[in-house]
Amino acid sequence: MTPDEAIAEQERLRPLVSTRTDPGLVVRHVAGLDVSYADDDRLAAAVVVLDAESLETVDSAVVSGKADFPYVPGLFAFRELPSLVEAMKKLTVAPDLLVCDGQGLAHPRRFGLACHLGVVTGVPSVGVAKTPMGQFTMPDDVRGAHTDLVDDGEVVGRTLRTREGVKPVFVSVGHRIDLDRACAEVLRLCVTRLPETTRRSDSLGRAQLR
DNA sequence: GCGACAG
DNA sequence: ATCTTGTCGC
Repeated sequence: MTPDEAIAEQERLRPLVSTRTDPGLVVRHVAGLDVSYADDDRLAAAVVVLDAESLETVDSAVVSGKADFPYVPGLFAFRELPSLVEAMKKLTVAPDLLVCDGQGLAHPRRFGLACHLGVVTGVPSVGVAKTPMGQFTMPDDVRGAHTDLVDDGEVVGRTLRTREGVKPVFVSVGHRIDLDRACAEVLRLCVTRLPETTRRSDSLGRAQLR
């Protein structure tokens, strides 16, 4: 897979993204996905499913793999998606929403990791990134405060203060969910700056690396 | 040509 | 992503 082929793949799948939330969507089980890297090209893809209400872990899976695609901004999904999909296949509990570590529509071609994973699995998804991909004004320092994330003149996501006194996170729609709902779901997963889904999948992944 | 550029 | 304990501040 060359970078050009990867870009063509994104443009081919992009039209399949939906920004609509199914009227009857009930998010009971939320999955967090993340990939950790070793010094060489070894990696560990982890997915943890939480009960959205109690935030208790109800299922998890992790797979070891090799990074066969370099990290290229804009093509991030081609590095992590294969292993993440493998990890998801090992789950026993089917998640109602995927919380990805990275961007969704806040991407140069409007098809970040969250969109890609959502389209490939068909499961609603949202991207939560730690660094922005676009312009924004800082939201108030109050949990829940938010501002638009703009790129090339269009709103591609939202900054979200998940906790007072910390930098905001950057939320963007992945697939089959609207921005308001995406932010609401992310906020209820946050006890500290990052969603519990992200924190737990992150620790599971790096533990697997040892 | 130069700077930016998720993890 | 990764290198990493204690420490400053609310």
